[in-house]
Amino acid sequence: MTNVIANPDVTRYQQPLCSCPTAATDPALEALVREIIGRVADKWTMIVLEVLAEHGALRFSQLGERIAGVSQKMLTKTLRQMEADGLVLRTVFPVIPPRVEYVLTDLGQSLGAAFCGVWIWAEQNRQSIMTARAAFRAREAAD
Amino acid sequence: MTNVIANPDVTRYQQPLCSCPTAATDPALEALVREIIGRVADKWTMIVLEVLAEHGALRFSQLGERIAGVSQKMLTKTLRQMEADGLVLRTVFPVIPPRVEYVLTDLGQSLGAAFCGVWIWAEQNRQSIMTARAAFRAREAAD
DNA sequence: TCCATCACTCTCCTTGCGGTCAGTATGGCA
DNA sequence: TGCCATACTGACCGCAAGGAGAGTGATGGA
Repeated sequence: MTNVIANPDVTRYQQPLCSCPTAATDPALEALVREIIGRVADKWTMIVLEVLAEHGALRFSQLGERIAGVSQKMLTKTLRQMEADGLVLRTVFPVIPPRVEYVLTDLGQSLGAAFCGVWIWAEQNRQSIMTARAAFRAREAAD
Repeated sequence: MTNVIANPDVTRYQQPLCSCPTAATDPALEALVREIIGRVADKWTMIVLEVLAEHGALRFSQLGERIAGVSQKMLTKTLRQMEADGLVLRTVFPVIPPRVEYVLTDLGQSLGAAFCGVWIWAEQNRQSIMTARAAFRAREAAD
């Protein structure tokens, strides 16, 4: 790690990022939050969350139909991950051909609701971001 | 795309994910939200957001000191990205050796605040997730 | 007998992320 | 005459994410 800037003995986490008082005080929680955000933010988890919130219980293939572009591999992986985190409930009906249903748990629903704030932010600041991007492109084009 | 499940002519986005009324109605907005969440959720952006929210204006090397494990390359890249999106303001002082300062813009600050809800969710549901993970591991260990 | 169904699972294989390290420009200082 | 500091940039390289496509297993229906 020669190029990595050495991390001195800093006293961090003094002021929280936002108004949530305890969020930034505990490094372990911070790691969890980052992990969860990273997980939820991935390409498919959020879409699954959305589709399930919208439709209620869905089978594997129904989810696949409603999520454009997922490969079966990624859909399986995403759902397993969400199941492991307690975000979805997976119900296997022992019939042939197999039938598996997925529903959001309360935890999954509440996560969707929590991301609401970010949706609203994005919606409200959409124009600002577009403008900033255009300005940045203009600046770098002008070297 | 043989393995990808075909996306039929579904009428989607009828019910929003949460209480935000217009969030899920516009595919373009949805893409933007996903992009932004994905961007913020990446390994470094959120930490930069946090550190800058905490310390105010910081120089490149000061940021590097306060963010354990960043390579210069990734710090540069992250900051450029955030600058392009209008989240940070980059000020170059034409002195030698060079001096560059980074501050959060209002947009950057508000994004941090928006993610507050997710932090709170994570904090509140930390135990549920831990429990769910343990239960899942137990289930799959029992095959 | 053969095929379709469903929900995976497995094996490639490519792409891109991110880390390491080396280089660059410029002027003050020893 | 070197050397150092600062904020990068660029080449190289390894690894892991993720897509393509095929295989699987049990059974009901033609």
